[in-house]
Amino acid sequence: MNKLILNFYKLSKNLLKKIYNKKINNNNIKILYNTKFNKIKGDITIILSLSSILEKKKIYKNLGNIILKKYKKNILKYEIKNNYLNFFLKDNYYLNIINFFIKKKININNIINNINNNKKLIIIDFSSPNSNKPLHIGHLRNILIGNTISNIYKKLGYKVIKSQIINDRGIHICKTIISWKLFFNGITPLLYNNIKSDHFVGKLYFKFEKELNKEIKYIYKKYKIKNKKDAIKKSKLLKYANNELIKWENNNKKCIKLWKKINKWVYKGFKKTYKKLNIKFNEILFESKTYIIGKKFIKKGIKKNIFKIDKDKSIYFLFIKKKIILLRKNGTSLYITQEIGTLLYRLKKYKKIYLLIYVVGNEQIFHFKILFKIIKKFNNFIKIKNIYHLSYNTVNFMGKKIKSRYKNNIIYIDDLIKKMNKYVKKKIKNKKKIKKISIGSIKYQFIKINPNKIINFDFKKSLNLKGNNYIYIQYTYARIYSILKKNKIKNKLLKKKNIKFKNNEKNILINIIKYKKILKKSINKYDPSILTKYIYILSKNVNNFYQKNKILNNKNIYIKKLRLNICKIVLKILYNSMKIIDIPIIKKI
RNA sequence: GGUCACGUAGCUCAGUAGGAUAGAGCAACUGCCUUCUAAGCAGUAGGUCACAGGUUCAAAUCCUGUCGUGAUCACCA
Repeated sequence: MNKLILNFYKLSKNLLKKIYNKKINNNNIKILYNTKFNKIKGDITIILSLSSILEKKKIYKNLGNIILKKYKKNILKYEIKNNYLNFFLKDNYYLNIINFFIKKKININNIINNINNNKKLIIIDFSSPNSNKPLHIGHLRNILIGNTISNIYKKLGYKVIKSQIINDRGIHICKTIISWKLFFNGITPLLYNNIKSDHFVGKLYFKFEKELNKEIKYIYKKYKIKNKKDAIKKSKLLKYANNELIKWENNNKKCIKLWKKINKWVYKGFKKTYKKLNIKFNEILFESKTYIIGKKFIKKGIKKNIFKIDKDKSIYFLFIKKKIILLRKNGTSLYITQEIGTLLYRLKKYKKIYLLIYVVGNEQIFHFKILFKIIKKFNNFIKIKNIYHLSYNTVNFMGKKIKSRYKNNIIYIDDLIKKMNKYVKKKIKNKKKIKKISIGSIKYQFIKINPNKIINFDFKKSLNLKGNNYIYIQYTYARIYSILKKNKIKNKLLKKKNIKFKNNEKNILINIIKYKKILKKSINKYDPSILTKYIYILSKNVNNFYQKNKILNNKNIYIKKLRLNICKIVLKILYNSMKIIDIPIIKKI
């Protein structure tokens, strides 16, 4: 359908070539659809970037004539206003848009039709939780961005692996183990008020942090130390945890057994939360397995003199004159060790990866810079061209940053869902749909914001369901669905008749042909909010159209058919988009 | 201090990969259900696009500088 626009480009290019006798970029030509149909702008505008205005007017006239001659069927006239060449389309053009969709059986997959991509493998690494506490709203943003981007790639025909790596090893887990031993020995989630098992583990972890803080305050007093780093060195609790880590890496049986027990509790909880969100992964990796690959690799790096051994026997990588520690002096590994290991594991498993995306918060930009730098150093060995860190900004709570690692002021996803359910229950009559509406609303609210922006999470505001929100999209869907249910139509081409399209119909049709472009833009910019903004605008167009026009009750059978077809196309696009964002689709609301 | 984001209406955010008179939602006010779902539609009011330069036919958008907010700068993951 964008053929017309493409041909406009070609014709403009050819003309400019003739005149200037040199190569012309697409940048010099801009072609726009106008969605506000005012009498000056027309339907399609061509803008040429040429310095001389006098010259431009001549060229516009020339180009206008050429295009008008060639597309008499579609174009009524052209006008030159200021710097713009405006074309006024015949209604026939809009009818063609509908017929184009009917020809493709109003099947969105036929319209997107991207066979070229089907051998390109995209791996999207998202969520990546630590196994020491439940998933919180920071994870939620991560998960929703990752999942939506994955689904768009899928829709565009790529092979997609949704991958999750669970950070199930490291000092944080050992802190949890110690906490259980010291403060909760013998207690299970069941014995602890039958609390959701991952929440129980979260309690263990934060108990450790609380006790550690107490101890450090005590150390300040006792040894008259002011520096936190020095105080930490004297902490007995941390010593315990560190010893536990060494035990763990040495495969100590007792330690591993307890570790497995606690992890099991966490995974059981994760599973339930993912189920509520309807998130499924194609692959789950565990840091406890991949870190060994990383460790081995680091030894290779020492041989190649890319990594170096420090005086205290820790191993580091020099990055902007800074020593980046890869292995501690006691030989235990770090986050980056695991990251390298996981990458190597994936390369071995999949062989040809077209693009690897890490969805990880923006606080880790530095970390990924290092990782990518290391990969570049090993370009003979690590063969991956496209690797990208999709970073997103923080989720603040009531104006404050959530420091999830240190303080117990996190909003867990489970609790958010509970609160939303309660709120929706008050507002909505149909009680069967509460869960769907509340999940849909939560998801939509997180996705609709550009990943680079901070989300200021506030229950009062977030629970508001008016405006650009899930319910609005859902309501639009249900409205059209009910019409089409009452009058089903076949995919039959519409005959040409002298019918004037209304602006609200034109608006929908112009937006409809942008759909593929929107999907592509969303992944090119790694921004799922582009898609939500699109379906919001489309929904607005549709509601306006619905309220101002008679569809089923129209006496003119031809117009009735035409409008029903518009409804059908919109319904399919909304359906597809909602599936991509993965918000529930309710036929009746 | 270095690096990276962000700064648009009272609030929350858009701004179509530089284009015409700056766009929505919330909150406020005014209309519209005898008519296909009013969880909707239409309208009023609200703006020095942080500030200052530069690039050009054209800048909220690109470049430079300043200010403000946040993140980060390693033996936490």
